[in-house]
Amino acid sequence: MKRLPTIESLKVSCGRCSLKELCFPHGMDQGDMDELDKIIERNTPMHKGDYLYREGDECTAVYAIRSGCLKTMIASPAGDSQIIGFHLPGELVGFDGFADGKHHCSAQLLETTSLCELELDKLESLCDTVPGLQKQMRRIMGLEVNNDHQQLLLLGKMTAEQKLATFLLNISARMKNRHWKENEFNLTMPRQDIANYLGLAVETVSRLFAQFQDNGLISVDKRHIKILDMSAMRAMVGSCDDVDDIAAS
Amino acid sequence: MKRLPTIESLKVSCGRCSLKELCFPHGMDQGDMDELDKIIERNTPMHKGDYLYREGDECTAVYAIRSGCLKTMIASPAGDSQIIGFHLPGELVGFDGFADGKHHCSAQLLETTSLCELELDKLESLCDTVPGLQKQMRRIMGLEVNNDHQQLLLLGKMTAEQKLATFLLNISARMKNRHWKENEFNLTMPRQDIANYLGLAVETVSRLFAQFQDNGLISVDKRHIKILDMSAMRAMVGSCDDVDDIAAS
DNA sequence: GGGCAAACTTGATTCATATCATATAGCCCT
DNA sequence: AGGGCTATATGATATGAATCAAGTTTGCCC
Repeated sequence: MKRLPTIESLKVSCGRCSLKELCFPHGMDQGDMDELDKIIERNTPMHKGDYLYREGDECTAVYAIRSGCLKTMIASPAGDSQIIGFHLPGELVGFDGFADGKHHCSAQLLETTSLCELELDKLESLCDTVPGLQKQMRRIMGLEVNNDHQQLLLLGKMTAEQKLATFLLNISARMKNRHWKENEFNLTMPRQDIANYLGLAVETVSRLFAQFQDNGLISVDKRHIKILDMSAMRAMVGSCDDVDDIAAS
Repeated sequence: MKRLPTIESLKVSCGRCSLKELCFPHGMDQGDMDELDKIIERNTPMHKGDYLYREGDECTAVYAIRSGCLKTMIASPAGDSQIIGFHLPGELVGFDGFADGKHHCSAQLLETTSLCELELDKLESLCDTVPGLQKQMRRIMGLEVNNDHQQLLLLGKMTAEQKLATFLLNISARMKNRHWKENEFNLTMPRQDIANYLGLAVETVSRLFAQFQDNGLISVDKRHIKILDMSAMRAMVGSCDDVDDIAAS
């Protein structure tokens, strides 16, 4: 159901935003936040299926997610596409356009989503005047790089089981960061998207959900997931539990 | 034995370095280059097998490769590791430490390699004074992000054949950028590393090299590769631009 | 509220690639 | 030159996950 944003929600400043710790976690004081606040455009929500940008589009801004969820993906020469990531509130997207000013992936909304838009030219000049911001940007891009590396490991080395377990633990950790329940959440994406993201077939993902449930690891009701045995899940991925950061922490 | 660098090779400035177009391609004038030059430490070459840094090490610098080759990799909880990338002269490595000041992958040399070291604190203060540099950094990190995304596509969606073809075309393109022959080059890494990087078994890689040779796509002599049919190789990957099949050859 | 497409599940079968098992070729040491 | 590596190749077999093929459920639209 498409709820229109309240005037309240559009008015809230960065300094008051509950997501500020996620967007720009450290080293920004109130003054810095106020500066940042001035250049941010709070757009009205967009809808499920809409594209925030497409591969090849000129990159004019980066976007902070205030609510909702989106996926980023790239097209293969063969015609199909690979999902690169799912992005939750408090995360920034759009860095894929920094190399040459064109987006190299497409970003599509998985549900009604509201965004803060940071225009690149304004952001750049602000980086020149606010000392901490520049470092923040590097930090956030560094996080993205690290996340992508973890995903390379997943795709390159893990079994189907481990992939799904890792995926669920990852979502769980990000929920926890957002002060939501870490062992009960709704997946916003269809099975097909999960499969694509993990380099699996839909049928395999479907079977694995059933299997995990049979083994008492989770309970599944459509897209609503409860994690029942967190440590068994971690054990599945590998002994050392370094299911760390992942989210923009 | 350890060959000491010639005084000549250590003296060359960024402005004169043949790799400057690769390290910092656009938007840096001579003055900017001179500034950059001042903070760079040109280290004596390191040797095959040495680690430039390891996962968990404090990140104190980024490194530009002047000659040689290295690989970056991350360890999986299960104990094995995934190679993230191979890095050639003119490329910068070390961004994996930007998120939290610790390296999240290890960098190991594939052959004797010489490096320029850019200490982070110096680089950061230079970013504050040289306007173009900051944008350069974002550009280079954006490139890394895009490369990683391509690799996700490779691991997630491609067949073994397509993976190896993509790999060879990628190396070829990078050779071309460096003004080396694009259809004849030496691979610096063992088959095992190629396999790991592509998410395959060594035996599969070995078989594919044989197969590609049998089909007249390439000729292989140990690690020396000649690409004989570039367009057939491109067609294999599935590029829509195999229009030049007839023209080339 | 009824029709229909999309999302999801489940089972049977196939296939690409891993694994296992040798074999051969270089290459560094002494 | 000979021993003992490591890297590479190649054949035989096994298997995890894809594909193929129905079903079933869900939810949307008129």
